[in-house]
Amino acid sequence: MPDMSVSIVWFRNDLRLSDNPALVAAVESGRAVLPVFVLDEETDGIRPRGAASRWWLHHSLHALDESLRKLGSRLVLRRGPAEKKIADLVSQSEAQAVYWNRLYDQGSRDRDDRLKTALARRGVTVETFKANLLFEPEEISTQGGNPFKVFTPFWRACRKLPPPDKPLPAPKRLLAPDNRPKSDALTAWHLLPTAPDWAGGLRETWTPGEKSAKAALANFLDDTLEDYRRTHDLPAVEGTSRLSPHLAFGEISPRQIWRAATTTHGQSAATEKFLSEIGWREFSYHLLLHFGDMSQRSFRPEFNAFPWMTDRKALDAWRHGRTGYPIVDAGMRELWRTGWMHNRVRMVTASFLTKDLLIDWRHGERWFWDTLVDADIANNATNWQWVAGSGADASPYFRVFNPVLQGEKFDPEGEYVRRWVPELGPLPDKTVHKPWTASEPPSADIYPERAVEHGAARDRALTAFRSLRKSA
DNA sequence: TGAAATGTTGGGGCG
DNA sequence: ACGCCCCAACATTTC
Repeated sequence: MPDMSVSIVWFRNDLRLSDNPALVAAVESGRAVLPVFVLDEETDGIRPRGAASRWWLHHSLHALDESLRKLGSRLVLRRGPAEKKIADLVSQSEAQAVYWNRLYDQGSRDRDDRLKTALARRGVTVETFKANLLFEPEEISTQGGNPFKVFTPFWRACRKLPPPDKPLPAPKRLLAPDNRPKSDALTAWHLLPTAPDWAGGLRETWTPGEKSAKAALANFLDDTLEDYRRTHDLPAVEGTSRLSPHLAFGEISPRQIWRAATTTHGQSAATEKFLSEIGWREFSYHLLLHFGDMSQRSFRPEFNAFPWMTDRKALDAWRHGRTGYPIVDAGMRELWRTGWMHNRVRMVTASFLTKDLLIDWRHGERWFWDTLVDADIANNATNWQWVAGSGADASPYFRVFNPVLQGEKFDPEGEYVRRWVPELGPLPDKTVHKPWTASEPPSADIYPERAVEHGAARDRALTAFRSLRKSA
């Protein structure tokens, strides 16, 4: 029997020490604190992380462990079904309590409920906390008591609630248990790619971890937010916060972002615009919780009958940035290289896949899930369905992005497309978004011909989407 | 967080 | 001076 009683803090998508309610509760329990992370790739209904996310996870866990070490603690790593692994750790450490911050996907909720019940039966205290959302889905409903299906009224209702609480400070010190249960070695999880090591672009672009997340937020508020409304849509400019991977892993909380933005920039139009992007994230989780797995099933059932095309070659060209449309190819190559793509370009590439190529949005969703460092179960599905037109409050079916016009409008000098598609370099600005019209177009072995002609592809898409409306 | 087609307006060239 | 046409610019409708 250990001398000291123990509280377990189970870290999941909240890899931070500040504004972490579960961690604070463990500290305030007065017991020794055992921080745990479980790599759960086995529980049914829980989607395993993609390759880029695994890369990020490795580094984020490493950073979290380093921070814990400074507080006199260490992170315990276990791999396997979390229900079993947490229960084992409770036994091994004779813990009296387990604390965690809530997740919202159905698989995680089911698992957490089962675990909570099992632990309660053993007399172990379990407490769970709101940490990853500003407003939890059950806090928000329409007048009629139903979940919102449209963003604007949803966000208006959120804004009528009292503003989010002040973020919690990080603990100054953690009391370590007498006997720390043994931990897996992080490297033994093989989260990093080796053969081949394709993570070079990720390393050049990102520094995972809570400290880096805070620096990114501070930079954004100091240098970028002021001009957010002018530059957030320009992919050549660093006009967005680039906080998405930090937020996806919970290295920073939406509450910290909210608080920092409003205290430094007040209620300005720029703040409002930026916070509404956080609002879209909240809305995505609201939909996920109320309507189930949006990454597999179209929100609008009539889309089950949609005549998607099967075209391996076109899908492959899209994935690897060889569609012949510069803005699409630049985006897909930025994604492949850095694990991230500018939001404006995400919309353009997604529209191209679903409307120009008529390929099922699920293929796009899956590719983004695997390649994005910010892959988020709710955001990814909601936004894909928004573009495809199958979602709640979705873009109407006839809204088809023209990749040439989008390029000319948001990348007028072609800086972005030349950065990611260097073979377009010599083309003048006038034709860089439509190289096939240039006086000297690049030869097909330098830059591919267009996979489809947009005008015809648009007509084909409108016909296909109209057929859906008739049959519905 | 769209684009294209269609409609309207008004200035300027021209007989 | 005037009417006519053309067409760019802008507005509205449609997909």
